[in-house]
Amino acid sequence: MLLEPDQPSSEISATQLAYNKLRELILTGELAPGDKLKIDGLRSRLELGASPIREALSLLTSDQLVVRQDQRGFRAAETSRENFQEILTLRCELEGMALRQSVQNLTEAWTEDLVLAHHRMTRAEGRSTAEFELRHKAFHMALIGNCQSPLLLGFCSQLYDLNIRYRYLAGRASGYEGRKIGDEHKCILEATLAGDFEAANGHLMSHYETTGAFILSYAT
Amino acid sequence: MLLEPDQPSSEISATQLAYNKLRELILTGELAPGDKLKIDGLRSRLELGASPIREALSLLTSDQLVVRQDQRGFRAAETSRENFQEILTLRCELEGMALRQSVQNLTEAWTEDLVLAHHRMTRAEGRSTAEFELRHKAFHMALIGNCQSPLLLGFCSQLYDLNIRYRYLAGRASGYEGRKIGDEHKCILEATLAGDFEAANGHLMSHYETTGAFILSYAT
DNA sequence: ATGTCCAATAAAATCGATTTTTTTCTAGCT
DNA sequence: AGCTAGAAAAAAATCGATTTTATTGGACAT
Repeated sequence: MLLEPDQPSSEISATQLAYNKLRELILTGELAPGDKLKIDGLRSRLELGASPIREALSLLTSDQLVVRQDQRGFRAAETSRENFQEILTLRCELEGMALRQSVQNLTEAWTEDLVLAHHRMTRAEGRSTAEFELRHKAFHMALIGNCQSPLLLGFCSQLYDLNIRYRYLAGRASGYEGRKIGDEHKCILEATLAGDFEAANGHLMSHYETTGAFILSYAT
Repeated sequence: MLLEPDQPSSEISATQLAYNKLRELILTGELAPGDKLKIDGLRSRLELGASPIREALSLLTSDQLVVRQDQRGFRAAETSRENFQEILTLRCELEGMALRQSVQNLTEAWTEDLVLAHHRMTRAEGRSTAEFELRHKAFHMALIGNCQSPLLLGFCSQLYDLNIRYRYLAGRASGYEGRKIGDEHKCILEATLAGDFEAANGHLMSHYETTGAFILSYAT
Protein backbone atom coordinates (compact mmCIF):
# COMPACT_ATOMS: atom_id res chain seq x y z
CA MET A 1 0.00 0.00 0.00
CA LEU A 2 1.10 3.51 -0.75
CA LEU A 3 0.83 6.15 1.94
CA GLU A 4 0.79 9.82 1.17
CA PRO A 5 3.73 11.12 3.19
CA ASP A 6 1.81 14.17 4.38
CA GLN A 7 3.10 16.69 1.93
CA PRO A 8 4.83 19.40 3.90
CA SER A 9 3.14 22.32 2.16
CA SER A 10 6.05 22.63 -0.19
CA GLU A 11 5.04 20.98 -3.48
CA ILE A 12 4.57 24.51 -4.73
CA SER A 13 7.04 25.82 -7.27
CA ALA A 14 9.19 28.86 -6.60
CA THR A 15 7.55 30.56 -9.57
CA GLN A 16 4.07 30.10 -8.13
CA LEU A 17 5.29 31.32 -4.79
CA ALA A 18 6.83 34.42 -6.30
CA TYR A 19 3.67 35.04 -8.32
CA ASN A 20 1.41 34.77 -5.29
CA LYS A 21 3.57 36.98 -3.11
CA LEU A 22 4.16 39.66 -5.71
CA ARG A 23 0.51 39.70 -6.68
CA GLU A 24 -0.44 40.16 -3.04
CA LEU A 25 2.11 42.92 -2.56
CA ILE A 26 0.82 44.82 -5.56
CA LEU A 27 -2.87 44.30 -4.87
CA THR A 28 -2.54 45.50 -1.30
CA GLY A 29 -0.46 48.47 -2.34
CA GLU A 30 2.61 47.44 -0.40
CA LEU A 31 4.26 47.77 -3.77
CA ALA A 32 2.79 51.07 -4.89
CA PRO A 33 1.72 52.06 -8.42
CA GLY A 34 4.72 53.09 -10.46
CA ASP A 35 7.25 51.46 -8.13
CA LYS A 36 10.34 50.11 -9.80
CA LEU A 37 10.53 46.37 -9.33
CA LYS A 38 14.23 45.63 -9.26
CA ILE A 39 15.10 42.01 -9.73
CA ASP A 40 17.89 42.13 -7.16
CA GLY A 41 15.68 43.79 -4.59
CA LEU A 42 12.94 41.22 -5.03
CA ARG A 43 15.53 38.47 -5.07
CA SER A 44 16.64 39.26 -1.55
CA ARG A 45 13.14 40.22 -0.38
CA LEU A 46 11.59 36.93 -1.46
CA GLU A 47 14.76 34.87 -1.08
CA LEU A 48 14.50 33.39 -4.54
CA GLY A 49 16.59 33.34 -7.68
CA ALA A 50 16.13 35.65 -10.61
CA SER A 51 14.43 33.12 -12.88
CA PRO A 52 11.24 32.46 -10.91
CA ILE A 53 10.91 36.16 -10.17
CA ARG A 54 11.15 37.08 -13.83
CA GLU A 55 8.63 34.42 -14.71
CA ALA A 56 6.25 35.70 -12.07
CA LEU A 57 6.67 39.26 -13.31
CA SER A 58 5.91 38.11 -16.83
CA LEU A 59 2.68 36.55 -15.65
CA LEU A 60 1.74 39.68 -13.73
CA THR A 61 2.36 41.68 -16.86
CA SER A 62 -0.40 39.74 -18.59
CA ASP A 63 -2.59 40.47 -15.58
CA GLN A 64 -1.98 44.20 -16.10
CA LEU A 65 -0.58 44.54 -12.61
CA VAL A 66 2.97 44.98 -13.84
CA VAL A 67 4.39 46.82 -16.82
CA ARG A 68 7.50 45.69 -18.62
CA GLN A 69 9.73 48.35 -20.17
CA ASP A 70 11.95 47.32 -23.05
CA GLN A 71 15.24 46.41 -21.40
CA ARG A 72 14.66 48.65 -18.47
CA GLY A 73 12.96 46.23 -16.19
CA PHE A 74 9.53 46.08 -14.59
CA ARG A 75 7.34 48.45 -12.58
CA ALA A 76 4.07 48.14 -10.77
CA ALA A 77 1.34 49.36 -13.12
CA GLU A 78 0.24 52.96 -12.70
CA THR A 79 -3.25 53.77 -11.54
CA SER A 80 -5.58 56.51 -12.66
CA ARG A 81 -9.14 57.62 -12.35
CA GLU A 82 -9.77 56.73 -15.99
CA ASN A 83 -8.32 53.28 -15.55
CA PHE A 84 -10.55 52.69 -12.56
CA GLN A 85 -13.60 53.83 -14.50
CA GLU A 86 -12.69 51.56 -17.35
CA ILE A 87 -12.32 48.56 -15.07
CA LEU A 88 -15.60 49.28 -13.35
CA THR A 89 -17.55 49.72 -16.56
CA LEU A 90 -16.11 46.67 -18.23
CA ARG A 91 -16.60 44.59 -15.14
CA CYS A 92 -20.27 45.49 -14.99
CA GLU A 93 -20.75 44.54 -18.61
CA LEU A 94 -18.88 41.26 -18.48
CA GLU A 95 -20.26 40.14 -15.14
CA GLY A 96 -23.76 41.04 -16.23
CA MET A 97 -23.28 38.89 -19.30
CA ALA A 98 -21.88 36.02 -17.25
CA LEU A 99 -24.59 36.28 -14.63
CA ARG A 100 -27.29 36.11 -17.28
CA GLN A 101 -25.83 32.92 -18.69
CA SER A 102 -25.32 31.46 -15.23
CA VAL A 103 -28.94 32.03 -14.28
CA GLN A 104 -30.15 30.64 -17.59
CA ASN A 105 -28.35 27.37 -16.90
CA LEU A 106 -29.48 27.21 -13.29
CA THR A 107 -28.96 23.76 -11.79
CA GLU A 108 -29.20 22.16 -8.39
CA ALA A 109 -25.45 21.62 -8.19
CA TRP A 110 -24.72 25.27 -8.88
CA THR A 111 -27.34 26.35 -6.36
CA GLU A 112 -25.45 24.39 -3.75
CA ASP A 113 -22.12 25.92 -4.76
CA LEU A 114 -23.64 29.36 -4.35
CA VAL A 115 -25.16 28.74 -0.96
CA LEU A 116 -21.89 27.28 0.24
CA ALA A 117 -19.80 30.16 -1.08
CA HIS A 118 -22.15 32.64 0.57
CA HIS A 119 -22.04 30.79 3.86
CA ARG A 120 -18.25 30.72 3.87
CA MET A 121 -18.10 34.42 3.14
CA THR A 122 -20.42 35.36 5.99
CA ARG A 123 -18.52 33.10 8.38
CA ALA A 124 -15.27 34.79 7.39
CA GLU A 125 -16.62 38.26 8.13
CA GLY A 126 -15.09 38.42 11.59
CA ARG A 127 -11.74 37.01 10.58
CA SER A 128 -8.72 38.49 8.87
CA THR A 129 -9.05 40.75 5.89
CA ALA A 130 -7.15 38.29 3.73
CA GLU A 131 -9.50 35.47 4.67
CA PHE A 132 -12.60 37.55 4.01
CA GLU A 133 -11.34 38.91 0.72
CA LEU A 134 -10.64 35.37 -0.42
CA ARG A 135 -14.19 34.28 0.35
CA HIS A 136 -15.63 37.47 -1.06
CA LYS A 137 -14.00 36.89 -4.39
CA ALA A 138 -15.03 33.24 -4.28
CA PHE A 139 -18.64 34.29 -3.79
CA HIS A 140 -18.62 36.73 -6.64
CA MET A 141 -16.95 34.20 -8.90
CA ALA A 142 -19.50 31.57 -7.88
CA LEU A 143 -22.32 33.89 -8.92
CA ILE A 144 -21.04 33.87 -12.48
CA GLY A 145 -19.41 30.45 -12.28
CA ASN A 146 -22.21 28.67 -14.05
CA CYS A 147 -21.90 30.65 -17.27
CA GLN A 148 -20.15 27.80 -19.11
CA SER A 149 -17.36 30.03 -20.38
CA PRO A 150 -13.96 29.61 -18.74
CA LEU A 151 -12.54 32.42 -20.83
CA LEU A 152 -15.18 34.87 -19.68
CA LEU A 153 -14.60 33.78 -16.10
CA GLY A 154 -10.90 34.42 -16.53
CA PHE A 155 -11.56 37.95 -17.76
CA CYS A 156 -13.91 38.60 -14.84
CA SER A 157 -11.37 37.26 -12.38
CA GLN A 158 -8.74 39.54 -13.78
CA LEU A 159 -11.03 42.56 -13.61
CA TYR A 160 -11.99 41.66 -10.06
CA ASP A 161 -8.36 41.77 -9.02
CA LEU A 162 -7.69 45.03 -10.80
CA ASN A 163 -10.71 46.50 -9.07
CA ILE A 164 -9.87 45.28 -5.59
CA ARG A 165 -6.45 46.85 -5.93
CA TYR A 166 -8.10 50.25 -6.06
CA ARG A 167 -10.10 49.40 -2.97
CA TYR A 168 -6.92 48.60 -1.08
CA LEU A 169 -5.25 51.74 -2.36
CA ALA A 170 -8.18 53.87 -1.22
CA GLY A 171 -7.56 52.57 2.29
CA ARG A 172 -8.68 49.46 4.08
CA ALA A 173 -12.37 48.78 4.52
CA SER A 174 -13.18 51.65 2.20
CA GLY A 175 -16.32 51.16 0.27
CA TYR A 176 -17.84 49.15 3.06
CA GLU A 177 -18.20 51.62 5.91
CA GLY A 178 -21.71 52.67 6.67
CA ARG A 179 -23.21 50.01 4.41
CA LYS A 180 -24.95 46.82 5.28
CA ILE A 181 -22.74 44.87 2.92
CA GLY A 182 -24.18 41.60 4.20
CA ASP A 183 -27.66 42.66 3.09
CA GLU A 184 -26.47 43.56 -0.37
CA HIS A 185 -24.94 40.14 -0.82
CA LYS A 186 -28.06 38.49 0.51
CA CYS A 187 -30.25 40.33 -2.02
CA ILE A 188 -28.00 39.27 -4.87
CA LEU A 189 -27.92 35.69 -3.67
CA GLU A 190 -31.67 35.36 -3.22
CA ALA A 191 -32.58 36.87 -6.56
CA THR A 192 -30.07 34.59 -8.23
CA LEU A 193 -31.34 31.49 -6.50
CA ALA A 194 -34.85 32.49 -7.53
CA GLY A 195 -33.68 32.56 -11.13
CA ASP A 196 -34.56 36.23 -11.45
CA PHE A 197 -31.75 37.59 -13.56
CA GLU A 198 -33.03 41.14 -13.83
CA ALA A 199 -33.32 41.56 -10.08
CA ALA A 200 -30.02 39.84 -9.35
CA ASN A 201 -28.22 41.91 -11.94
CA GLY A 202 -29.75 45.11 -10.59
CA HIS A 203 -28.52 44.33 -7.10
CA LEU A 204 -25.10 43.31 -8.37
CA MET A 205 -24.66 46.43 -10.45
CA SER A 206 -25.67 48.78 -7.69
CA HIS A 207 -23.33 46.87 -5.37
CA TYR A 208 -20.49 47.66 -7.76
CA GLU A 209 -21.54 51.20 -8.54
CA THR A 210 -21.82 52.10 -4.88
CA THR A 211 -18.42 50.68 -4.05
CA GLY A 212 -17.02 52.38 -7.12
CA ALA A 213 -18.37 55.77 -6.14
CA PHE A 214 -16.82 55.41 -2.69
CA ILE A 215 -13.45 54.59 -4.12
CA LEU A 216 -13.55 57.40 -6.64
CA SER A 217 -14.26 59.85 -3.84
CA TYR A 218 -11.02 58.76 -2.18
CA ALA A 219 -8.82 58.87 -5.24
CA THR A 220 -6.49 61.75 -6.08
CA MET B 1 25.86 65.83 -33.66
CA LEU B 2 24.45 62.45 -32.84
CA LEU B 3 23.96 59.95 -35.63
CA GLU B 4 21.72 56.92 -35.28
CA PRO B 5 24.12 54.08 -36.06
CA ASP B 6 21.56 52.24 -38.17
CA GLN B 7 20.28 49.80 -35.58
CA PRO B 8 20.97 46.30 -36.85
CA SER B 9 17.48 44.97 -36.24
CA SER B 10 18.57 43.58 -32.90
CA GLU B 11 17.21 45.89 -30.20
CA ILE B 12 14.63 43.19 -29.55
CA SER B 13 15.04 41.11 -26.45
CA ALA B 14 15.50 37.35 -26.58
CA THR B 15 12.30 36.97 -24.59
CA GLN B 16 10.27 38.93 -27.14
CA LEU B 17 11.85 36.96 -29.91
CA ALA B 18 11.01 33.66 -28.26
CA TYR B 19 7.48 34.88 -27.59
CA ASN B 20 6.90 35.92 -31.18
CA LYS B 21 8.32 32.73 -32.64
CA LEU B 22 6.54 30.37 -30.28
CA ARG B 23 3.27 32.22 -30.71
CA GLU B 24 3.61 31.93 -34.47
CA LEU B 25 4.45 28.24 -34.26
CA ILE B 26 1.40 27.52 -32.14
CA LEU B 27 -1.02 29.73 -34.05
CA THR B 28 -0.06 28.18 -37.35
CA GLY B 29 -0.25 24.68 -35.94
CA GLU B 30 3.41 23.87 -36.53
CA LEU B 31 3.33 23.11 -32.84
CA ALA B 32 0.15 21.08 -32.66
CA PRO B 33 -2.45 21.11 -29.89
CA GLY B 34 -1.32 18.94 -27.00
CA ASP B 35 2.33 18.88 -28.09
CA LYS B 36 4.85 18.69 -25.29
CA LEU B 37 7.01 21.79 -25.29
CA LYS B 38 10.34 20.63 -23.94
CA ILE B 39 12.64 23.38 -22.86
CA ASP B 40 15.71 21.66 -24.26
CA GLY B 41 14.05 21.04 -27.56
CA LEU B 42 13.00 24.65 -27.91
CA ARG B 43 16.38 25.79 -26.66
CA SER B 44 18.12 24.19 -29.62
CA ARG B 45 15.32 24.97 -32.06
CA LEU B 46 15.33 28.69 -31.29
CA GLU B 47 18.98 28.87 -30.28
CA LEU B 48 18.25 30.63 -27.03
CA GLY B 49 18.81 29.96 -23.35
CA ALA B 50 16.24 28.48 -21.05
CA SER B 51 15.32 31.73 -19.29
CA PRO B 52 13.83 33.66 -22.21
CA ILE B 53 12.02 30.54 -23.37
CA ARG B 54 10.44 29.97 -19.99
CA GLU B 55 9.42 33.60 -19.82
CA ALA B 56 7.85 33.41 -23.24
CA LEU B 57 6.00 30.23 -22.30
CA SER B 58 4.68 31.94 -19.19
CA LEU B 59 3.31 34.76 -21.30
CA LEU B 60 1.73 32.33 -23.72
CA THR B 61 0.10 30.60 -20.79
CA SER B 62 -1.75 33.81 -19.98
CA ASP B 63 -2.77 33.94 -23.64
CA GLN B 64 -4.31 30.48 -23.31
CA LEU B 65 -2.10 29.15 -26.07
CA VAL B 66 0.06 27.15 -23.69
CA VAL B 67 -0.78 25.15 -20.60
CA ARG B 68 1.60 24.77 -17.68
CA GLN B 69 1.50 21.53 -15.72
CA ASP B 70 2.73 21.59 -12.14
CA GLN B 71 6.41 20.65 -12.40
CA ARG B 72 5.91 18.71 -15.55
CA GLY B 73 6.52 21.42 -18.04
CA PHE B 74 4.46 23.06 -20.75
CA ARG B 75 2.29 21.87 -23.63
CA ALA B 76 0.48 23.57 -26.47
CA ALA B 77 -3.12 24.08 -25.39
CA GLU B 78 -5.60 21.45 -26.53
CA THR B 79 -8.36 22.37 -28.92
CA SER B 80 -11.96 21.26 -29.00
CA ARG B 81 -15.22 22.00 -30.67
CA GLU B 82 -16.60 23.43 -27.42
CA ASN B 83 -13.59 25.66 -26.98
CA PHE B 84 -14.00 26.99 -30.50
CA GLN B 85 -17.68 27.68 -29.91
CA GLU B 86 -16.86 29.49 -26.70
CA ILE B 87 -14.26 31.67 -28.39
CA LEU B 88 -16.62 32.49 -31.24
CA THR B 89 -19.53 33.40 -29.01
CA LEU B 90 -17.48 35.49 -26.63
CA ARG B 91 -15.75 37.22 -29.49
CA CYS B 92 -19.05 38.23 -31.03
CA GLU B 93 -20.26 39.64 -27.75
CA LEU B 94 -17.11 41.55 -26.88
CA GLU B 95 -16.45 42.87 -30.36
CA GLY B 96 -20.07 43.91 -30.68
CA MET B 97 -19.73 45.85 -27.46
CA ALA B 98 -16.47 47.43 -28.57
CA LEU B 99 -17.81 48.29 -32.00
CA ARG B 100 -20.82 50.04 -30.51
CA GLN B 101 -18.60 52.22 -28.35
CA SER B 102 -16.23 52.89 -31.22
CA VAL B 103 -19.03 54.07 -33.46
CA GLN B 104 -20.50 56.20 -30.71
CA ASN B 105 -17.21 58.06 -30.38
CA LEU B 106 -16.74 58.42 -34.11
CA THR B 107 -14.10 60.99 -34.98
CA GLU B 108 -12.28 62.16 -38.06
CA ALA B 109 -8.97 60.75 -36.85
CA TRP B 110 -10.44 57.31 -36.31
CA THR B 111 -12.14 57.41 -39.69
CA GLU B 112 -8.73 57.94 -41.24
CA ASP B 113 -7.22 55.06 -39.25
CA LEU B 114 -9.96 52.80 -40.53
CA VAL B 115 -9.64 53.75 -44.15
CA LEU B 116 -5.90 53.28 -43.95
CA ALA B 117 -6.13 49.89 -42.26
CA HIS B 118 -8.62 48.74 -44.87
CA HIS B 119 -6.45 49.96 -47.70
CA ARG B 120 -3.41 48.16 -46.35
CA MET B 121 -5.37 44.96 -45.98
CA THR B 122 -6.66 45.00 -49.55
CA ARG B 123 -3.19 45.80 -50.84
CA ALA B 124 -1.80 42.82 -48.94
CA GLU B 125 -4.30 40.42 -50.47
CA GLY B 126 -1.95 39.16 -53.12
CA ARG B 127 1.06 38.86 -50.85
CA SER B 128 2.11 36.26 -48.35
CA THR B 129 -0.31 34.76 -45.89
CA ALA B 130 1.63 36.17 -42.97
CA GLU B 131 1.48 39.66 -44.42
CA PHE B 132 -2.23 39.47 -45.13
CA GLU B 133 -3.08 38.00 -41.73
CA LEU B 134 -1.20 40.82 -40.09
CA ARG B 135 -3.20 43.43 -41.97
CA HIS B 136 -6.42 41.53 -41.51
CA LYS B 137 -6.03 41.55 -37.77
CA ALA B 138 -5.01 45.20 -37.87
CA PHE B 139 -8.21 46.03 -39.74
CA HIS B 140 -10.43 44.19 -37.31
CA MET B 141 -8.67 45.77 -34.37
CA ALA B 142 -9.02 49.20 -35.98
CA LEU B 143 -12.78 48.68 -36.25
CA ILE B 144 -13.03 48.44 -32.49
CA GLY B 145 -9.98 50.54 -31.73
CA ASN B 146 -11.97 53.65 -30.94
CA CYS B 147 -13.86 52.11 -28.03
CA GLN B 148 -11.73 53.88 -25.42
CA SER B 149 -11.07 50.72 -23.45
CA PRO B 150 -7.59 49.22 -23.71
CA LEU B 151 -8.59 46.30 -21.54
CA LEU B 152 -11.48 45.38 -23.80
CA LEU B 153 -9.19 45.69 -26.81
CA GLY B 154 -6.73 43.36 -25.13
CA PHE B 155 -9.43 40.75 -24.60
CA CYS B 156 -10.56 41.04 -28.20
CA SER B 157 -7.02 40.72 -29.44
CA GLN B 158 -6.53 37.57 -27.42
CA LEU B 159 -9.78 36.10 -28.70
CA TYR B 160 -8.83 37.00 -32.24
CA ASP B 161 -5.62 35.02 -31.91
CA LEU B 162 -7.33 32.04 -30.35
CA ASN B 163 -9.82 32.08 -33.19
CA ILE B 164 -7.31 32.39 -35.98
CA ARG B 165 -5.49 29.38 -34.60
CA TYR B 166 -8.51 27.26 -35.42
CA ARG B 167 -8.57 28.69 -38.91
CA TYR B 168 -4.97 27.62 -39.45
CA LEU B 169 -5.66 24.20 -37.98
CA ALA B 170 -8.59 23.70 -40.30
CA GLY B 171 -6.22 24.20 -43.21
CA ARG B 172 -4.97 27.28 -44.99
CA ALA B 173 -7.44 29.59 -46.62
CA SER B 174 -10.30 27.72 -45.05
CA GLY B 175 -13.24 29.89 -44.32
CA TYR B 176 -12.46 32.09 -47.27
CA GLU B 177 -12.93 29.87 -50.28
CA GLY B 178 -15.96 30.61 -52.38
CA ARG B 179 -16.64 33.87 -50.55
CA LYS B 180 -16.15 37.40 -51.62
CA ILE B 181 -14.26 38.24 -48.47
CA GLY B 182 -13.36 41.63 -49.83
CA ASP B 183 -17.02 42.55 -50.17
CA GLU B 184 -17.76 41.52 -46.61
CA HIS B 185 -15.03 43.77 -45.32
CA LYS B 186 -16.23 46.57 -47.52
CA CYS B 187 -19.75 46.32 -46.11
CA ILE B 188 -18.47 46.43 -42.59
CA LEU B 189 -16.23 49.35 -43.31
CA GLU B 190 -18.86 51.43 -45.04
CA ALA B 191 -21.53 50.92 -42.43
CA THR B 192 -19.02 51.81 -39.74
CA LEU B 193 -17.89 54.95 -41.51
CA ALA B 194 -21.54 55.92 -41.92
CA GLY B 195 -21.93 55.64 -38.15
CA ASP B 196 -24.55 52.92 -38.53
CA PHE B 197 -23.74 50.57 -35.69
CA GLU B 198 -26.60 48.14 -36.26
CA ALA B 199 -25.68 47.56 -39.88
CA ALA B 200 -21.96 47.36 -39.21
CA ASN B 201 -22.50 44.93 -36.36
CA GLY B 202 -24.77 42.79 -38.48
CA HIS B 203 -22.18 42.51 -41.21
CA LEU B 204 -19.43 41.85 -38.70
CA MET B 205 -21.35 39.13 -36.91
CA SER B 206 -22.32 37.33 -40.07
CA HIS B 207 -18.68 37.60 -41.19
CA TYR B 208 -17.69 35.75 -38.03
CA GLU B 209 -20.55 33.28 -38.03
CA THR B 210 -19.89 32.29 -41.62
CA THR B 211 -16.21 31.76 -41.02
CA GLY B 212 -17.04 29.89 -37.84
CA ALA B 213 -19.42 27.53 -39.59
CA PHE B 214 -16.77 26.77 -42.18
CA ILE B 215 -14.20 25.95 -39.56
CA LEU B 216 -16.57 23.81 -37.55
CA SER B 217 -17.35 21.78 -40.66
CA TYR B 218 -13.64 20.95 -40.93
CA ALA B 219 -13.04 20.09 -37.29
CA THR B 220 -12.88 16.54 -35.97
C1' DA C 1 26.69 78.55 -17.60
C1' DT C 2 25.22 74.98 -20.83
C1' DG C 3 25.59 71.06 -23.38
C1' DT C 4 28.21 66.93 -25.12
C1' DC C 5 31.07 63.08 -24.58
C1' DC C 6 33.11 59.52 -22.05
C1' DA C 7 34.05 56.65 -18.08
C1' DA C 8 32.14 54.37 -14.03
C1' DT C 9 28.36 52.29 -11.89
C1' DA C 10 24.14 49.89 -11.55
C1' DA C 11 20.73 47.14 -13.33
C1' DA C 12 18.62 43.97 -16.71
C1' DA C 13 18.99 40.09 -19.54
C1' DT C 14 20.93 35.97 -20.61
C1' DC C 15 23.59 31.81 -20.25
C1' DG C 16 25.63 27.38 -18.42
C1' DA C 17 25.65 24.40 -14.68
C1' DT C 18 23.43 22.33 -10.62
C1' DT C 19 19.63 20.60 -8.10
C1' DT C 20 14.97 18.58 -7.93
C1' DT C 21 11.40 16.24 -9.68
C1' DT C 22 9.20 13.15 -12.77
C1' DT C 23 9.34 9.39 -15.84
C1' DT C 24 11.06 5.11 -17.52
C1' DC C 25 13.09 0.76 -17.03
C1' DT C 26 14.28 -3.48 -14.73
C1' DA C 27 14.59 -6.96 -11.17
C1' DG C 28 12.34 -9.29 -7.62
C1' DC C 29 8.31 -10.83 -5.42
C1' DT C 30 3.65 -12.97 -4.88
C1' DA D 1 1.56 -13.14 -15.49
C1' DG D 2 0.94 -9.05 -12.79
C1' DC D 3 2.46 -5.95 -9.50
C1' DT D 4 5.68 -3.25 -6.60
C1' DA D 5 10.03 -1.12 -5.37
C1' DG D 6 14.02 0.81 -6.47
C1' DA D 7 17.68 2.33 -9.71
C1' DA D 8 18.73 4.91 -13.89
C1' DA D 9 17.57 8.30 -17.21
C1' DA D 10 15.31 12.38 -18.69
C1' DA D 11 13.31 16.56 -18.02
C1' DA D 12 11.96 20.67 -15.30
C1' DA D 13 13.13 24.11 -12.18
C1' DT D 14 16.32 26.83 -10.09
C1' DC D 15 20.60 29.06 -9.09
C1' DG D 16 25.05 31.72 -9.60
C1' DA D 17 27.88 33.96 -12.76
C1' DT D 18 28.58 36.42 -17.07
C1' DT D 19 27.30 39.51 -20.60
C1' DT D 20 24.78 43.25 -22.26
C1' DT D 21 22.35 47.45 -21.72
C1' DA D 22 20.95 51.62 -19.41
C1' DT D 23 21.93 55.19 -16.07
C1' DT D 24 24.69 58.31 -13.52
C1' DG D 25 28.31 61.62 -12.70
C1' DG D 26 32.03 64.40 -14.06
C1' DA D 27 35.50 66.56 -17.27
C1' DC D 28 35.95 69.25 -21.14
C1' DA D 29 34.75 72.48 -24.77
C1' DT D 30 31.84 75.95 -26.43
